[in-house]
Amino acid sequence: MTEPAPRGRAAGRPKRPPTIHDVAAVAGVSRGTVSRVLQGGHNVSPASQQAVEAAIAQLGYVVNRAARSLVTQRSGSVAFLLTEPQERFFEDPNFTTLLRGCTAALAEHDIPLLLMTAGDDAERRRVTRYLAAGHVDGVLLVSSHRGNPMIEHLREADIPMVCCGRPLGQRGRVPYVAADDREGAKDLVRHLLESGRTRVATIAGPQDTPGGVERLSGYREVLAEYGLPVDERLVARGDYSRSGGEAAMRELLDREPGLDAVFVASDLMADGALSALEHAGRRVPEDVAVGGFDDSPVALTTRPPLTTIRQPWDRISAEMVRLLLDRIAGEEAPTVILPTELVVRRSG
Amino acid sequence: MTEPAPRGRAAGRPKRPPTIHDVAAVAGVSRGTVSRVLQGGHNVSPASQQAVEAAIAQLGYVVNRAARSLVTQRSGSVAFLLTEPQERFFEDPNFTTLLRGCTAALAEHDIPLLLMTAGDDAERRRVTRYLAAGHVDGVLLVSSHRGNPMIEHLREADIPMVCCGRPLGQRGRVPYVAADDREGAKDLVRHLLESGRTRVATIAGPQDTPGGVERLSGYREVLAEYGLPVDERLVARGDYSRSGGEAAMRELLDREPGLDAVFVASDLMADGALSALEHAGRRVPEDVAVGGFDDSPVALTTRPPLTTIRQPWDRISAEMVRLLLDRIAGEEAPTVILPTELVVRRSG
DNA sequence: CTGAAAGCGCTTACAG
DNA sequence: CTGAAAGCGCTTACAG
Repeated sequence: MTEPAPRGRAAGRPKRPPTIHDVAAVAGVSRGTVSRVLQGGHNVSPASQQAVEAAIAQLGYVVNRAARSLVTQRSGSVAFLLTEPQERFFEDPNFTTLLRGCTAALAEHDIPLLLMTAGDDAERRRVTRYLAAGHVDGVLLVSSHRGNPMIEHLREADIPMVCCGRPLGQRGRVPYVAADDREGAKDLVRHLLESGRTRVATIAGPQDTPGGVERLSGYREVLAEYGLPVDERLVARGDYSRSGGEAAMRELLDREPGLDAVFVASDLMADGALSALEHAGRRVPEDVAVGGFDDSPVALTTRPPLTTIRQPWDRISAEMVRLLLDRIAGEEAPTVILPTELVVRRSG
Repeated sequence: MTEPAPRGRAAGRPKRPPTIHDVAAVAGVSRGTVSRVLQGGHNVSPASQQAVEAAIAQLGYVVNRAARSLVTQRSGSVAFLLTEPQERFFEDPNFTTLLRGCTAALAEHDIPLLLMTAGDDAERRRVTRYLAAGHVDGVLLVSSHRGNPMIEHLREADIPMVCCGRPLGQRGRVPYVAADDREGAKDLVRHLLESGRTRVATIAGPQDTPGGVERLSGYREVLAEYGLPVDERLVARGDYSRSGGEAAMRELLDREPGLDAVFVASDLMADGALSALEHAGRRVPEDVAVGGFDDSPVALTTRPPLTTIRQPWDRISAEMVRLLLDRIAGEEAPTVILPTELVVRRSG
């Protein structure tokens, strides 16, 4: 810096930031050369490269993205699209983690994240129109319910996308990143059986979500693995909410008072199940062992703390971003299934 | 629609969306006239207006924002800037509500929200550079700690901003929207006193946050109002976390075993306080009445459920967006303090 | 009320 | 390796 740059627009009229033209003048080259340096410095002599870099630093030049977008036909931004109804997002801390992870991973590439929601038909139309107009280069889609219509809309508009969790009820293939729900469930149920439990029940999640489906199927696989019959009276369903878990637990105790363990498909539901067990006078883990899923913050504050399955949210967000950028670059993106981790605490 | 538009880029080469040029051709007017219609239809004959609107509908035209930005020198987008460390955001469901509310309020104006985080110095530099380059028209700033450096950076760059919560330790005036923390605290403490409690303690929040400061000062005001001396042994401090609340409650019981009520500056801390009270063998509310603040989801799941103060998060986000858009339009924005609401449950 | 034209700040063949 | 020039899709005085 040769002189301190004047700050702000205190003088009254807005001060325009320096352009590629100013940089070219200071560096003593053409604007084309400046642009080439910006693009990575191919076909630029070391001397020009240095001069341009010095001028950029001196002027505090930052590229004008609107101008760049206009010619490249790329927006340089990505949307994080939420298609869940408000309450679900609200209750689930995982989404927050995911959102932050994606923001951070994109920031490393200097790509801003646009947060968009599409909870009802009107929103879906508006968002589809916006996205189809090319205002973003790709979409990170959070949806966990069967037959999400946004997926089809995005596909029709030919917008690169990556989903979080396996999309259910879609015709074509959609790249996605997910935790290994089935193996996670298997690990937990195995843990319950290995610790001596013999009547292991389960509270499954909604069967129009991949977690609901996969975790239940993991439960069944392990029982088969151990040569145990699957008793449908030991299978209840909840809606991932605390109260849903409580109701399901009551139902299970009603149907099968002799159960000595329960695998619950989410920590929140497990928290509800603990309430039901307490009201029924069962001690945890002495009388009934309880296992959850998610390793969400609530797992630490229940009494006793929950044995559960940790989902690798940090890696999920990083992989989603990686896949999406690959898709945007025109590559085929694979499906990525990330391993989970059993976390043993006092509940089972 | 006269004929079905071909969907997607299945043909191999990307299909460019229609431009203002196409609309002008179909409508039989000049591009200038199309643009005028887009700007609100001033100085346009009804006939031209209709022709253009029909052409827009027929072609499915959507404005190219990059091109518009380039000439207007406006980005048409707004940043939601988070300066809290990860854990805090993670623990606080209010932020999620706020984020959704802002997204929705901006969507009504067709303004996308960019989510940005600035947790450390490196991030702050990057974000400041990005924002100073004019990539957004304004900033919604979430910060609740004294002396947040981003505020000064944004002011230097002369970027319109509105804060959530009163910024502490800033030199100049910054427009902000906040809940009426002090009045909320007063309502709750009054409720405790009116129900017959005589030794009312408090667990305050961090004193480098506006909520920490205001809620404590509300507590003190009410005691004075009732002619009660403020006994500093009845004042403890926590860090808004559950464990912090638990520790503070233990401390209070230690110092003043005869207390019969406690106003806790957040529901999360109140949850911790309930644990400490239970361990100490005190019944709630029989022996000790407990009041929280926030009316967060946890307030419903504690035992007993928490009497607390509801913050108007929906209105906070709507007001923040309104103020910011006013600021962007060049108007002076006021400070807005929104009323809270006492929610009486079983804890006190 | 309307059209022709300049210009916003970049990127990218093209010619050298 | 480099510069001159076209062009991305819009908005906005300007002249009529």
